[in-house]
Amino acid sequence: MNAPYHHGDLRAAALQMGMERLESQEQPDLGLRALARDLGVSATALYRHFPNKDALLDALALEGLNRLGRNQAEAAAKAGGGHDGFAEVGITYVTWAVENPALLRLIYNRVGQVDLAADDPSAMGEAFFQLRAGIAATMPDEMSKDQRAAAALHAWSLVHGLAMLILDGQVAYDPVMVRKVVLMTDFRDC
Amino acid sequence: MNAPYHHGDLRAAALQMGMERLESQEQPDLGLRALARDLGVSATALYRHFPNKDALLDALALEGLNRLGRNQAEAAAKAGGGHDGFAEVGITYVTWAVENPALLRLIYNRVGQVDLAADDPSAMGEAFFQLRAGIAATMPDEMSKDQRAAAALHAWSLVHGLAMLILDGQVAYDPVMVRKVVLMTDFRDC
DNA sequence: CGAGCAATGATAACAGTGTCAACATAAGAG
DNA sequence: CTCTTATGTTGACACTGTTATCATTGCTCG
Repeated sequence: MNAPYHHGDLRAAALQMGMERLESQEQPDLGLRALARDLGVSATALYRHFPNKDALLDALALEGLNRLGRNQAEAAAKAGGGHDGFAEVGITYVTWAVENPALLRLIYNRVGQVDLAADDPSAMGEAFFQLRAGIAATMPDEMSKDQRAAAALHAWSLVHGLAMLILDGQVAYDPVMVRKVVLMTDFRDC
Repeated sequence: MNAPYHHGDLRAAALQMGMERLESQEQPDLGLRALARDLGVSATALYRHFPNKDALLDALALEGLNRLGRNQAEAAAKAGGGHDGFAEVGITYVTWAVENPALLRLIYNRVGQVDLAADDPSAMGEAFFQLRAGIAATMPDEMSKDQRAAAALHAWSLVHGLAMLILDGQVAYDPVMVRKVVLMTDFRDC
């Protein structure tokens, strides 16, 4: 009884276990066999729920992207628009990245491999669209559409780059420094 | 005679071949065995020149970092300081990243793994220091030391983040857009 | 010049991986 | 109750990085 032939819901268990792994790791190195071992299941059993390893990673990346998106949307709602609003949202992004390094890496690694046109755009594409929207929401209203797009890209690049530099060990994580760096962007005169 | 037992200079050949691979690839996936095969040499021969695969990758990353550093120093010298100077240096960074995606990824992947204190700081540490200096050189002179550091980090984050977003397929590479985004940073009022 | 040693190479093997084919078992539908 | 389908296992294949052992070359020194 302690090891029934059928697991019940292996797919969900695999995703959860994989998520726990990613949360307690620095690098997004997930081994299919190792994961199966931890689940007390044979390696090939996972192939009944995912066509291959990449699909499993994609599913995890999607879940991570949803979490990140919710985190950003929440921060954007709490902090209003404007200069300070953007700072809060940006700091939230960096903080989340520091707290979920493997997951953030996995997200960007995976989404680059996916052919967004071929794959269903409602998956990663939509989630990323929401992330972008969350960032764009803090942009000044008086901007033109093009300016808003450029400003949003600027903002995204800034916080993403800072996060990556921290994750890659290039700069030590220091909340005060993060705030200072993020606040240096002023969109008023663009 | 066409395959002497001793290669002559395998270490250099391996690095050159690896470099060519990285230049014609998108992802920095280098296989030790595959590389040896292309060199017409047995896999374990490489272990006479590198203690392990990571050391080989570190050597390649170091070479890439030197190239990037030279590229940045050159751009910094050509373009003077100030606002426009920074824009040129930043655009150079992004352009180089787009032209050497695997190499840039390798650089940041590897440098994060290295214990900078234990390893000789004259290797990667120094090269990265020069890169940072190249960026900092375009910062306004009238800033305080702390402000300059923050501004340099801001600049580095911005261009690195933009480069990564492009490499990860999140935003299409468009030189005009890059210039616009980079120019949005104005350090005058900090 | 020749002997010996160090540098550099090759082979065989081990543990690990992702993946496939074939087989086994459980669950659910008729 | 039977039969189909979903799910899990075993065994195998082709990879990978790495090590231990053996082979060959080149250099140094007597």
